[in-house]
Amino acid sequence: MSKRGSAPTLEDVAAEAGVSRATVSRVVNADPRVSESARERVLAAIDELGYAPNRAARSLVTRQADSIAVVIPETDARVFSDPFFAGTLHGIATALSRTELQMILVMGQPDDGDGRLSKYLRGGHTDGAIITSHHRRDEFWRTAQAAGLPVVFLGRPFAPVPGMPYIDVDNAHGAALAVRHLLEQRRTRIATIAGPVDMVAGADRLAGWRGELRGAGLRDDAVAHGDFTAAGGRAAMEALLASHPDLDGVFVASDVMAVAAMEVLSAHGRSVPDDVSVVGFDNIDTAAEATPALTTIVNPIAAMARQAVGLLLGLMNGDVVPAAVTLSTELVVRDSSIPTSRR
Amino acid sequence: MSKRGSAPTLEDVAAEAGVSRATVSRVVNADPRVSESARERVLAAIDELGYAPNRAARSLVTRQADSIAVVIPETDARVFSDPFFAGTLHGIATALSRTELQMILVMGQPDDGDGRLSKYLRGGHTDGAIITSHHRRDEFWRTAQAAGLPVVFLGRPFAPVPGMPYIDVDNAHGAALAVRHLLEQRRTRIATIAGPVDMVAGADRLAGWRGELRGAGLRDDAVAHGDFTAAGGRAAMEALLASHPDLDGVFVASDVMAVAAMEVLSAHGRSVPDDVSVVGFDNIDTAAEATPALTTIVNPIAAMARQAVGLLLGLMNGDVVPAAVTLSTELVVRDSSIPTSRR
DNA sequence: TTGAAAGCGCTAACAT
DNA sequence: ATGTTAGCGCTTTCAA
Repeated sequence: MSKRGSAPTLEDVAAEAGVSRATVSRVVNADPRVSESARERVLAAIDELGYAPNRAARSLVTRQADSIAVVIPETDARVFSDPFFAGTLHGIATALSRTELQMILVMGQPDDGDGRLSKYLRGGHTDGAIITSHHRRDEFWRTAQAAGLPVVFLGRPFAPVPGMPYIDVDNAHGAALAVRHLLEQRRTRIATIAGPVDMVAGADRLAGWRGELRGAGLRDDAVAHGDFTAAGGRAAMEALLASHPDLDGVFVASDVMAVAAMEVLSAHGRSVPDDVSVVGFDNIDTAAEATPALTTIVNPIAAMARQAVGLLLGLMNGDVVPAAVTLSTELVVRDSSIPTSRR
Repeated sequence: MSKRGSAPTLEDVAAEAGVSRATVSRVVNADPRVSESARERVLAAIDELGYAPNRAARSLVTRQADSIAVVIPETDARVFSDPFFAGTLHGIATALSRTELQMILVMGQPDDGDGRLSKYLRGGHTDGAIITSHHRRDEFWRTAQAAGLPVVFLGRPFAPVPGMPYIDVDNAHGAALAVRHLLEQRRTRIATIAGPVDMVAGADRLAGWRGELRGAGLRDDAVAHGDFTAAGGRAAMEALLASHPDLDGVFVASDVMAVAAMEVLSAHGRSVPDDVSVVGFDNIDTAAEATPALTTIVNPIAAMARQAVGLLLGLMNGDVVPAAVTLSTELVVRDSSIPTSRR
């Protein structure tokens, strides 16, 4: 019988099984140094009492939180509406489900080392962190570093931090693939809706677009920036249409923005793909369902998430892990890029 | 100076400030019974040492986890792709951001009282729980009840549990509004794509549809069930078209399914809204952006989430809280329901 | 293989 | 106003 009201403790189990607390602890933690008979009695007692270890007490002594933080320095509104984050979180959650680790979502604006976020990272609530959607000015990784917290970047940081590996996708190459495809469609005035300049993915995709265009001897001045949201994509497309009305192809740095851009093009009487070929980036679910179906670059989000978890676990385990892992992209051709005359 | 390696503790701060641990604790917890001079010295020491309280130690003694669980008995794939959950989580996160509470997302298949989920609820990791997407067979609330954990249902449970309040939206009334609107468009063969029968929201919306149709003296046999996913909506629409080819109106129990259903209708050469009027439910962002724009019932998800957090906080605080809160719905008329001839 | 005992960092009586 | 002290439930030496 446990003390009335409160949850059963190790002590209760020990009493019920007629052994010491230490033995119960060993059974719970799968320590082999326990006799078969003792183990059986303890297991029976645990079952009988419905015992569940108190994590706080365990954490206090082991100095482990059994959880990792997923840091996303964006507003929760953004996180919960962007399919990119959905994919990332899904991937991480899936990879984590094989472990005993809890995933703790930490959103919100980054700070200068002393806000909520940094406080949290310092509080010892987690055993590691995956930092994603990293912006140039974000520096809370310093907090993590100072606290000795294992960290993995999901998406290459601006300046790699020694000891903090990153997983990235070959953004520049993906963008180049997109442009090459556009060139193959005989497009000669190719614009881009780039991502934010303060994010590596945005900068890399822009660089890839630029490199490929220059290589083909074409102008690379038709650039508008969006913030990876639909509204941002719409605004950027409007700006592009105003500044470069002769465009016949657009590489958009994210599918969310690309779908929005296609709507703007239609609204302006430009047929996609007959007047303008559009290629997105990410290959989110809605890309295939858009009208017209969106040609895009596959961003292996799930694989990245899995890799990130793998690296973090390695880091937490003291293993030697690679400083960087880069995944490749590929082109998926759908209707939005191929003029009907060329089918 | 703190002990080498480890994070500074209360003890370190106390030594640095020249006071006792208790005084530091009082400062940290904003206890007024501290002299101004002591407070200042402690604050300086905290700043100097970069002290952050160890949550595990605190939890151990206060028996509070400073976090609440958001239980969603669906696969993480589903949770992270359905805008309904996005809205819910966003609402909860927003409401929680005013507090010191952490939100812990607990997903995965429900169990019969002894799986991962129940273990977690019993482990004392949280001070309360919001259970959403409740299915008929889910019974882990029993675990919570046995553990004395405050629980709020986001969405009415099949059988209300005394002491566990619920927030719900008037689903039946919303469905009735939808049907009434369809009747006003002179639709006489009105079908429905209902939600899963094992979820209250599904059952209530079906009942609302049925009641209104019968009231109008129309047949209520054109029913297909979907699981609130796009794929489910597509399949249900196909089934409906096969079994009731004469339908001229459809009330779909969720926008995600409604958008999918409209695609199927188009693919079958049925014009929406000229041949068939469609009304959805939820009013997610994409409803307004669909082609045609989807007429739907506003589901006040954010308000529900806010209410749920409010009730849970009240419960955790020992306040007397209402056993149920029901929010009302309203109709938003867009293009999908009104034949062009009637504009 | 098992148990006794110390202690993780903190809060909360209780004493002063 | 401040300090002293006793645990919270667990893991982990150290002895036996």
